Amino acid sequence: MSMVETKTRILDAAEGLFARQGYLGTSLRQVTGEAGANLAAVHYHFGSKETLLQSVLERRLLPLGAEREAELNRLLVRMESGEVVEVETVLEAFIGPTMRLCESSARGAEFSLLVGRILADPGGPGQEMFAELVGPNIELLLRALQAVLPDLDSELLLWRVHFCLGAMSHSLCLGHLPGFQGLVPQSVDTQTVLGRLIPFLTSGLEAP
Amino acid sequence: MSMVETKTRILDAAEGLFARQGYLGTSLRQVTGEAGANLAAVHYHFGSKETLLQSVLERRLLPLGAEREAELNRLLVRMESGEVVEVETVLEAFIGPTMRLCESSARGAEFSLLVGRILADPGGPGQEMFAELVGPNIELLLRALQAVLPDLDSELLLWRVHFCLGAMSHSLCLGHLPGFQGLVPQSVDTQTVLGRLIPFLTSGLEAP
DNA sequence: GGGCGATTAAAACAAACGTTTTAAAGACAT
DNA sequence: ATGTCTTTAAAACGTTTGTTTTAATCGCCC
Repeated sequence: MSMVETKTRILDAAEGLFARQGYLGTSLRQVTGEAGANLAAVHYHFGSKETLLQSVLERRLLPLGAEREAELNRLLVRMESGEVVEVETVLEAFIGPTMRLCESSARGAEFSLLVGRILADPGGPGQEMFAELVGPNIELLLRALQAVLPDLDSELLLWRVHFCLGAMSHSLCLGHLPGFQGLVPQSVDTQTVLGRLIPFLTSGLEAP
Repeated sequence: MSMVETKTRILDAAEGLFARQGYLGTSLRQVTGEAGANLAAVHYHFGSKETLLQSVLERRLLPLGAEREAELNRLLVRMESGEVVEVETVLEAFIGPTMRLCESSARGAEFSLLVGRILADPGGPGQEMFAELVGPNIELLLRALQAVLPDLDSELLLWRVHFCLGAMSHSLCLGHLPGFQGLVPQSVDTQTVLGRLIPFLTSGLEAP
């Protein structure tokens, strides 16, 4: 029996393969091959391919979401007691946990690619799961930003938050875009991404 | 024989299905079913599924790319003769053709969803095709923006252009994100998108 | 009408897929 | 050692897939 449990090995393999190849582009035989597990083990531990995807997403997004929620709630509390909070502080609270995940391991960075895939796959198996897991975070972000930018129309704010999500999601995929040879920045470590993304988004959100 | 050629019917069907379900999520039998054509007709006219995707992309991106090139080149000429051009004018030259495509038909709008999918699918069959077709446009955009923002570090500009691409791509998918009930803006007509996206991106690009 | 190339139709092929079935092995407690 | 539950293994199942094969139909020209 390996040090790492079969279940975890399957999750790790699935996460990586779903991220690199997409959900439909990944067969369970590929997952089990990489995990050194048996096909029936997937069904024993997870029941179905789709439930495996759910588990892959929850494993990352539940703790990430909790972290974001905690950070954003702290900011809301501070604002309620009269403290002035900057847009970029709110953005960091939302984006920071994702960046730290990317930084913590290559696997974490790969997960962001899976998120990008899911965002671009309406009607696909991951999107409703994702919306359910991340929706509350987005709502909290909207509330926090609205508090910081009280004069900004709420519909426009919603639009701008989506622009932010798009920019963020795409930038986290940049390290994985070999098709864009020569049109991809050299350095794609997460600190660099954050250092460039936040000012861009801050200015965008504060635009007249 | 129908008014519309078999080949075109297949292209139309494939475009819509690839956009709505993804390349891998769409079988050729689905395509032929919607096109009212026979399976062998796909191979007769296109050779393979992957070549069909290539044709779907070229059908839209070649004219779109030519239009963008013409508009961006006109701007470059004007700048070379000393005229002052704004960031937002350059952005409109790049984004405008896409928006007009979306506006021209529901099918055009759906195509943008296919683009979003491709951007999020590194290593997938569409991305290299896309990069080849759109890469030159992006290079031209970079040149035009660099001319307008001469003090902006070129690496940072490249990053910001990618943020723009991400924001644009995601926003064009918004009409297709049923999973985000309640977190999607009500009105998603292209004029609205453009009216909100351009100021956001302009400010982001001009950020300190 | 016949000939020829273009185009479509339908069946077949080989492989791949997620799920199911059956049984064996492993782990733990008595 | 035995019993029981958990976990893994391997084969099988039924369906789907892109591609190929064979033949018929269509369209055009002489």
